[in-house]
Amino acid sequence: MKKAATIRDVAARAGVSVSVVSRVLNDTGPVAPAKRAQVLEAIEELGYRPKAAARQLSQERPDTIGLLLADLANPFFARLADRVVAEARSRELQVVLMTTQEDPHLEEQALRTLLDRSVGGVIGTPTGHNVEHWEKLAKLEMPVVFVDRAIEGLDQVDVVSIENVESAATATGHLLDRGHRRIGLVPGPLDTTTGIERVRGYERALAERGVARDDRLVRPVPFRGESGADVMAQMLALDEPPTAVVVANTAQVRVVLRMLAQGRVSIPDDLSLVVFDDNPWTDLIQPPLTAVRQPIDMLALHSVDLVHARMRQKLPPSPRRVRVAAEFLERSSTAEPRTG
Amino acid sequence: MKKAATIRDVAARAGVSVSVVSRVLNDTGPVAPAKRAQVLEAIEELGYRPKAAARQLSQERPDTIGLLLADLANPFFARLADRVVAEARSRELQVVLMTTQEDPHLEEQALRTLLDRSVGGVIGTPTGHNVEHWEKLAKLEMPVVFVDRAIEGLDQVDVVSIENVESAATATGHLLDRGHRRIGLVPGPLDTTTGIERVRGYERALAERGVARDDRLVRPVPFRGESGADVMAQMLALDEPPTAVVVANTAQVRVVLRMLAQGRVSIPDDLSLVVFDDNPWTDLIQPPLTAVRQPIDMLALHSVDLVHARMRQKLPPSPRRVRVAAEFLERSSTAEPRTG
DNA sequence: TTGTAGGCGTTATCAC
DNA sequence: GTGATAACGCCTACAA
Repeated sequence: MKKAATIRDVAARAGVSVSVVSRVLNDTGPVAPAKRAQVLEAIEELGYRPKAAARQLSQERPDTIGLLLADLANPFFARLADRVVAEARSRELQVVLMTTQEDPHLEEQALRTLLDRSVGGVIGTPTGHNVEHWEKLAKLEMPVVFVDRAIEGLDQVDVVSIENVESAATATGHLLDRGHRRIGLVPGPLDTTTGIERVRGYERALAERGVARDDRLVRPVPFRGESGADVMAQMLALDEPPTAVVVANTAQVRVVLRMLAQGRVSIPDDLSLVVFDDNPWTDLIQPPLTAVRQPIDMLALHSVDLVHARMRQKLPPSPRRVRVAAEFLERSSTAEPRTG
Repeated sequence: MKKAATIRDVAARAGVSVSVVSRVLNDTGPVAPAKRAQVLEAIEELGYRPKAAARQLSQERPDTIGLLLADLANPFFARLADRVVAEARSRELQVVLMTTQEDPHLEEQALRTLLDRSVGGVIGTPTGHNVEHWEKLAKLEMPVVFVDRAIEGLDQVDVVSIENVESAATATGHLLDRGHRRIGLVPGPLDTTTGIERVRGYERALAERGVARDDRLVRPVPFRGESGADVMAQMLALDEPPTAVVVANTAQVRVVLRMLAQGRVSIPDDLSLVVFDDNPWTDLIQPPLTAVRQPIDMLALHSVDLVHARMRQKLPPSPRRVRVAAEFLERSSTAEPRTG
């Protein structure tokens, strides 16, 4: 009951050669029905399972993808992982999971590991650093798909994300249409396309309505830490504080909410709020939050589709950019600004 | 720029034999300082990375663990995954992630895959079914660690969990001490030790205070679906409805809250509430919830420690049961029962 | 201290 | 249809 059976054991048991066994296993050539039956039986009796490592060694690409996410404590990435795993399974792909914790150093470590070709492709949310390492991966002909965010200027990889510009414009426009003129924006860091594009959408909405942009109201903050609270406090302390804020950094939503609660800022009376990403609890709190919902299953579906296709070289080499629409959910955290 | 360098390329480049390269790589034998330097240089220049599959094939155990969780959409498991990945990295272990979605069939599929020995050990939250498959894994000498929950009667595997009996007793006792006498309990399914033990703790607390148990107030529900809402409704519709409820099924907390909100049940005025697991949003809602906080990092730490030690056969064969204490957090969802 | 050679478990290529 | 046999890339006796 110690060492597992090998293909040779099966062959011996079934009275055939290893090639026959291999053929019934992979359906890769003709086998006499009778022998096939014997082989199948032997496999069953021995509880034989082909060893993944051996298969990889002789074959082409591993049937495994690397999933390099920022941080599973963020429900957005957690749900993304959940869907990626599900999509991968339906394609008989394994998923090895790694996290960067938004730390470039950890990301580098992970990328280095990925270089050992234990995976046939990678889906990741880059920190925005380590550009050379990502490039090296791509150069090695390792399929790479960025999901949710990308690195500006790194063009040889596929990207799957929501329509960030559109979504931010919609969110901002919603507030403008309700009469807000001073609108704060708290995006993620600008190392990453997500932050950049959401700022762009915000600016577009302002421009379309002829509202001037005030630099003090656009405050990018890192994903990690609590600085979302600080910048909120700073904005609210301005001579002319914003009457509405778009929190376009999913990792900072909780921090911001907590700060507002502590500061006894009433929503939407004192401040209207739109947040990016619709968490499972977004409708449990008071008031339920107006949110941009990212279609996580679509993001997962396209990401896995892309790596999978590339792993089987089913795609022309030119990089793909898939953008899916996000949904704007109006709930109760936005209202007209208080007059006076 | 196509095919990656092999150990032989490095050897050639450095003017040494493969064994020397292997030795500097794994620090498994003596190497002349001069040659070592040449090898290192060659590795650098060629961007050489040993291929994981080949290494596994010749060596014994893969440096990879399987993590088979219920469902990453549940923040508890998501955070658990996050910590497991972190602990694994610090031990240079890879993590392949799979989910059961609480579906025995998916679990079986995953277990079957695990049988291909692509992993050296498994950490999992079993659905409660597929006992034979889990046993088969263990028989194959694959280290298996159940985390959070276990299967009663399956004794050859390690288990890491919180003190479920204690925690449930504390939660129930807290309510009893505040004067509640009719206390509802909504545990998970009884296929799993988590459900069983929490019921036991609940009963113990009642017994200690000489309060009779009412079967109608103990309503196990599956992790999936929305039945938590139904049983809540049923309990509240009793002639003598409970004045307090312990939701000991992390997956049903949200469902229950939503139902109570819709039913305009005021907490804690109409009903006191204690929930299992302290989610990141537990203190954002109104009122902040009294909760049993599971020390997720400890669960992760011990789980990874155990598989890792077993993979290196550092442990006597007898199964380990690690239980860590959970923390009871009193917040504002519990009060004395309304008199009259 | 170093190099040679055999083995790990599959798949794939060919003769038969 | 079938069965040897050579890869695949690395590790590790064992010999030098």
